[in-house]
Amino acid sequence: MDEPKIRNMEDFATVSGISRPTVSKYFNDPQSVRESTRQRIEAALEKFDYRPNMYAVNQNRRLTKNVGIVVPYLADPFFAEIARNIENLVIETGFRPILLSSHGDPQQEINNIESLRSIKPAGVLMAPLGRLSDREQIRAFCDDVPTVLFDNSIESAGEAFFGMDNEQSIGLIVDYLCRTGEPPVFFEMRTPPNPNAFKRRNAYKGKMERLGLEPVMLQVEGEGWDFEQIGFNGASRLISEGRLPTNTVLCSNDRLAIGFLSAAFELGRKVGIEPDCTLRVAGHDDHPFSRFTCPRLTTVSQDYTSIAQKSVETLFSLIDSGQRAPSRVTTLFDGRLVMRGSA
Amino acid sequence: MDEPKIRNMEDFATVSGISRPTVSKYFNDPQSVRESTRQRIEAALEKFDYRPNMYAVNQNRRLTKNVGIVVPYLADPFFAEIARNIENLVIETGFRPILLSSHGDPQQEINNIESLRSIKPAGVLMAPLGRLSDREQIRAFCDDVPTVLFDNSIESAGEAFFGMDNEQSIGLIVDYLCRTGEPPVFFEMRTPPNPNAFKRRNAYKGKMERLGLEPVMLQVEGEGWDFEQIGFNGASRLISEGRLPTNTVLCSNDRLAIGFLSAAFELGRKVGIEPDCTLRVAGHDDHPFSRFTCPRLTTVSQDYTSIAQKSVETLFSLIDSGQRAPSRVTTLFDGRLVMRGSA
DNA sequence: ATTTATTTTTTACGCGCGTAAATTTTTAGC
DNA sequence: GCTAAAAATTTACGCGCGTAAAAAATAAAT
Repeated sequence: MDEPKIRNMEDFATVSGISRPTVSKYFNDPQSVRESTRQRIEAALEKFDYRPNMYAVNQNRRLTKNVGIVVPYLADPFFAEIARNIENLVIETGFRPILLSSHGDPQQEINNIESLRSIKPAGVLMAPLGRLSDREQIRAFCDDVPTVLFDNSIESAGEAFFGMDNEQSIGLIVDYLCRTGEPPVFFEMRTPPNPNAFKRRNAYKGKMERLGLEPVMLQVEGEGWDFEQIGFNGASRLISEGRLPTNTVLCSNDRLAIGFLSAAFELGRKVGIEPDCTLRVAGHDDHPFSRFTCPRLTTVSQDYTSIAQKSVETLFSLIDSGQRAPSRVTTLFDGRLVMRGSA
Repeated sequence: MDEPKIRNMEDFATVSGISRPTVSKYFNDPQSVRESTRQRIEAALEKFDYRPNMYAVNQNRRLTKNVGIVVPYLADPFFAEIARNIENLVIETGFRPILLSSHGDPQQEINNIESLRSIKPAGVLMAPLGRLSDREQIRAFCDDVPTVLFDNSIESAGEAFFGMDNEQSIGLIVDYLCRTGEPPVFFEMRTPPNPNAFKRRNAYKGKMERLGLEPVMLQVEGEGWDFEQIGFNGASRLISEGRLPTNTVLCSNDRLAIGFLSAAFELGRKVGIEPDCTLRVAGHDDHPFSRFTCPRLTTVSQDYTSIAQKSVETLFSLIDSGQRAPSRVTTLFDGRLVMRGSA
């Protein structure tokens, strides 16, 4: 097509008729050059399709235009959704998102932050694994790179934390369940990987006590992130052995509830609020699939749009200011009751 | 801790007592230096925690140690799972995976491959969006970068393609359904985003005709990747309007089936193979959630472990050889019947 | 101990770009 | 048309590393 092969910015500057420093200026901020100059560059850009070598560009920059996003488990649609939201917001701002999943593995999480270090990101948005996280390593990382945590917090790590208010949300659904039927028992993993689970456990306990009711925990065995299976196994045993003390079950999260509902169905227990039902099941999170369970799952929705939005906003205000946050702010969003058929 | 601040390889070479070129050699391949030298470097590495500036390293390399992974929709647990598999395999090989999702958007897909270009990856593993993909752009990209396609193919693009044999898998489940009850109707989107859907449609049609049966398509409206919702809406209408011509439904994929089952449950239609059931529903893919539907979904499993493995193997044999594939090979894996309660 | 093969060191250059300083050109204001 | 301000150009240096070539040091083998 076009005669000269463009190998670098020098070549491109020549064919566009502009000096290299000005072209460099253009690529760093197109608005920083005169209108007429911009047009000439962009005209050349159409003809020759040159793009700066990103490695050379970033070599001398203390910070790049990269933003890291770390989630604990990407195969969980909840995190996939929130990652998608965050990714788009980061792109809108003109930065390049680098999405990393820890796959539920603490070692992977360390690898991910190591990997991010070498990328020299302008900032990082991170949802830590939680219980299994190497807190010290994460704190050290947060000291070096402006980091906003979300979903679950690590004490005194990161510039800010955005999550949901488990006290509020659990209170909300416990209230609802008590108001409309028997008080709920709490169905959860005995050793959950996610610290939010502990907060919810305590929130349930506190709320029940405040209501003058006795909290009952049903703690099932299981490790890892295969929550549906763990919920299914646990519920199968509880139901078939008749060890359910009430007809109302509040699950620590929707994925456990999905397993629970599946087990209940298998065992012929009719779940729901219809007169012929013998069991009520509620979840927590408003997981993308919770509207397609049988029956459809009553739950508390996490406001992940707000979590994503606020996390990104906060990170970029830090990046723009070039400073660190004067103090670590924790922001908790309220859950919203989502009434469907299961409770 | 340690006095001298290590700013670059020069500094590190000094403190480790080795010359910079040798240190450079070590980082490119630790096995390429003498045992005693390696130990001295690694001893220094423990003390001083230096890592090469990846931007400087890659600046002059024609190819980096990066491998791109592009999936059409990461919020779909099926792709999340296959991405997870591929990521791990890539890491094992000592390369750095760069995971990108097109979020169901053709423009994003283009952005992703543009983004990959500037990273100069050694190779790319890509599952194209399919119907909406800009085939020309993808072909152009595949010409420049060694690329292996998976999940769905784009004619004459990429060095190889790995996917599943829809003819075989649909044949398998149609056979099963016909053998055990009424022949199935085919439930699908009228305009699916994924070309595999067309292959399955044709496979169903062909198989039914070969069995001397009349194929019946139930095509529901809907755009995008919100398959469960689309399946739910479509099934709700079909069931409530009594437009289901048989009692057996084969869904084009599991996510549609999940929506279908949810709708059937809502409308009080009992699904399964028990005597009191009035509907059988089967899916396709063995989606991670299909074992927790109510009833549990009978389906055909995609062998995504093999797809991931073979795709990665093929890409790395290309990368290692430094050559392009002599001819484009298409490999299709058989599906396996997964009998559960729904059909 | 000598020869030979292997590895390391020394020296030096280049990659593609950011960026600073001084100079020249263009634009805007009157 | 003149002046001041804004923008572009010229020139030059540095970043952190890869890598080539020649010299020196080390290891292995006789």
